[in-house]
Amino acid sequence: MALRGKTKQEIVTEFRNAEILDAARKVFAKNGFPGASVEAIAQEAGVAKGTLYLYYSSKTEIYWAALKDGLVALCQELKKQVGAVQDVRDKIRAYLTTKLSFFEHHRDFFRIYYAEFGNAIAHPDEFHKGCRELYEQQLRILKDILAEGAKQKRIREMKLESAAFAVFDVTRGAITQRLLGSSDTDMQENIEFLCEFIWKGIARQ
Amino acid sequence: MALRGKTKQEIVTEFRNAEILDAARKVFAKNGFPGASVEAIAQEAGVAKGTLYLYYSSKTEIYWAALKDGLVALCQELKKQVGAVQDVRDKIRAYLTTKLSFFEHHRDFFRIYYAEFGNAIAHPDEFHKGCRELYEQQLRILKDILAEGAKQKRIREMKLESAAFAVFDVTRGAITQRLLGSSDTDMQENIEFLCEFIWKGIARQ
Amino acid sequence: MALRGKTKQEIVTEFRNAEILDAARKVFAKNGFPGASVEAIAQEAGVAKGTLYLYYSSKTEIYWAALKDGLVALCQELKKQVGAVQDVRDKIRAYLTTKLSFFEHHRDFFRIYYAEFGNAIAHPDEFHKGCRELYEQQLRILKDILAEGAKQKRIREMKLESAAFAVFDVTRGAITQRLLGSSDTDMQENIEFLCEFIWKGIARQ
Amino acid sequence: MALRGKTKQEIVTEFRNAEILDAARKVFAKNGFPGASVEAIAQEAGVAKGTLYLYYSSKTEIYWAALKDGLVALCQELKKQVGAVQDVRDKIRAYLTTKLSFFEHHRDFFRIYYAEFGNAIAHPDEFHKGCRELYEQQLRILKDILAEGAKQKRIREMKLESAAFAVFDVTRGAITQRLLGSSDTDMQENIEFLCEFIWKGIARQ
DNA sequence: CATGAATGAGGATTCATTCAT
DNA sequence: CATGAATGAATCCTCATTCAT
Repeated sequence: MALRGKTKQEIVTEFRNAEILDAARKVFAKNGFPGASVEAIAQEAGVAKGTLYLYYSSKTEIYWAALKDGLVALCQELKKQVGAVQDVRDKIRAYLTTKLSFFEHHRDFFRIYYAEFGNAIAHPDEFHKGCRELYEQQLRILKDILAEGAKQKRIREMKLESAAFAVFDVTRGAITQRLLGSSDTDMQENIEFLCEFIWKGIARQ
Repeated sequence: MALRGKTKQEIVTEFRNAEILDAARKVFAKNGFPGASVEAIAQEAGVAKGTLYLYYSSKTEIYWAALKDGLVALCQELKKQVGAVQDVRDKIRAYLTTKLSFFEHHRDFFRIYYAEFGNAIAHPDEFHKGCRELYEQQLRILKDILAEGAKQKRIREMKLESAAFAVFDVTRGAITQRLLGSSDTDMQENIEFLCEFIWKGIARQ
Repeated sequence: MALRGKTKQEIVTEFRNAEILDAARKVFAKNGFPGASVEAIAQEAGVAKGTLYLYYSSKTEIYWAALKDGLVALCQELKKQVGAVQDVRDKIRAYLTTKLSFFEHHRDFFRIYYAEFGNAIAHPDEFHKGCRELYEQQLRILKDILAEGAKQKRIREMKLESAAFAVFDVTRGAITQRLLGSSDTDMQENIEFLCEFIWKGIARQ
Repeated sequence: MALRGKTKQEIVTEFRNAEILDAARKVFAKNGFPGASVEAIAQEAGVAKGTLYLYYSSKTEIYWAALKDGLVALCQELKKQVGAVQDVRDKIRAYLTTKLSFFEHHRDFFRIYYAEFGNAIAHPDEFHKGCRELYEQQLRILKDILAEGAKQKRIREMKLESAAFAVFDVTRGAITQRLLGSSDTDMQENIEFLCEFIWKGIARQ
């Protein structure tokens, strides 16, 4: 029933699209944007090279689509999980848990997600519109949490923006270390430490 | 006098070498590794393409040399500045100040430094020996500071490693934001916030 | 009544066929054979790409069909107009007038017609059978006119074939210049000059 | 002595350049612009593909250079031969002789020379500057001859431009037929007929 | 040591053609 | 009959690397 309105064609198309983006993330993650050959993506996706160009008009476009697609999923999950709890500190924990576990399951995606920030430094303008917006959505989620904490007088006076950045950063760093294998710590323990660290860093008193 | 023992040849060679690495950093930073052409590096360095191959055997080798060279300078500066003060909290501040200001003056280098961590996730093995070591040196500096703080009972019980990572991360994140222009905050203010955040995060009580 | 014997199917087919050839001429004329995409022809003809292959088995075949179709129309018109007058000189004028005005109205066709002669030089063998024949029909029309003139002793002794070529050539050249815009002369005037030039060139005394 | 001022390098370069243009003409002639692969040109020229790009920045540029190079040679030869005789009629004969024999020896070049006029009809704007100018130089040579004839009262009143075009056209047509093998006439005889045809067509009385 | 002309492998993209629907 | 999604061969161009001068 749910598919009412979608032709068989559309379903196939949508499915193939997802396959392509998955393949793209895998290949881009392994070799970086320039090292990734369209041929490799096609093979990974199980379609012919030409087919990719029916869905996206260039390698670059595939890249952004793969990135954006992942970011959208991440943001949705973040909003959902953070919204599911009430307490400010719990929200922070939810944020951490969601991100660490999301990337634990989407390592490929993390690679390109991360690399893109590197590129963003060199070419801020190319930092694709949709991406910048999704990046800022993540910061907004954090700022909203912090603003609530400030309203409740549970966190001290500070530049909320700087604090949001700091939380964002330790989270990203923690994921990096996990994926790099530098940290073999159990994830729960890892999250607890980060929560404590962050909370002490921002709490009133 | 300092040159005693170096032939004129060696001096020229050394000088040219530095020029090449500078040029390499500039070009790699602007275009990334694959976007950087050997031709462009040669031009920037003011030598012919073939000449580069007298100093380095491949583009890749130039890249690692440029990266390592910068990392060495950073580590030296970090050790010097952190070693120049006694108090643990001052050491943390020195660490932050040194890094933020080092990269403020070597933006090109930051670009490749940062990007390399992105790649490191995908290819931990390629993470060049010398580089991994220098990366760990930075962490060691932090761990030593924290260990001293723990010994003085000024910071609470915690996994020092995780804490070191966290400090490392907020620092890197702060630099990123500064270079991305997201943070137009005055550097002093920025540093003070980070110090406070970190210290509260780790301090006893 | 004229349609007696043709099924509705056949009529539709024929009509579609004409549409395809028209579209083909337009597209081939604009971009040349290789620059013309089958997709573009299909779009111009208002059918799907696959449909073209129900009518013709390849892009090349469409090309020859479009060319031959135009040539047939030209030859018919030439025969009709040249046959409509009696005097040799009038026949030459009719030939000129018909050709100049035919291509004035079928510029697209002239482009491929012209280009084909260029290719014919390189690949005389490919110069498609039907096309060579139609090309020779045009020369035959001229030779017949000249033979008649010779019989009437109105034109001097000469190799009729060479003369026919010469008339053919100045005609083609004149059309080219008109379409290139090099000659903004009024067509009547243009025709009169050519008639005079040709006639003097071949007339007895 | 004539080479004084040219380094060995320059000589090699010049020679290679000529080889490339020769190869280009051969390949473009055989397959047309789009059918000609850069690979084929390189092979014909006996150099690597990449080398072509050291001399010309694109396939298109090679094409124009090959065309222009040939046109320059033709124009030079025309000026020389036409200038070598005094009588107006002799000049016309010299024009014909030079062109027919030039293209008899440079069939490859004729192919692309001819084809280009075909394209010029469709894309007058692309008709490369240098080419249009050289094309007009040829017409100018003819117009100058005719103007002189008019001054001497040896040719009748007429639009010199139209006459020049006509001469240009019959010449081109004659070459085409020769190369197509349609005319197996001896060249001298061919030239004599054309001379006669043209002269009668334009002469006074 | 220094040069830069030459090389040729490699990759993104296009498009004629097929075929399942 | 008609469609248009899928295919993959074909092609232009780039650029790391070599080597004769």
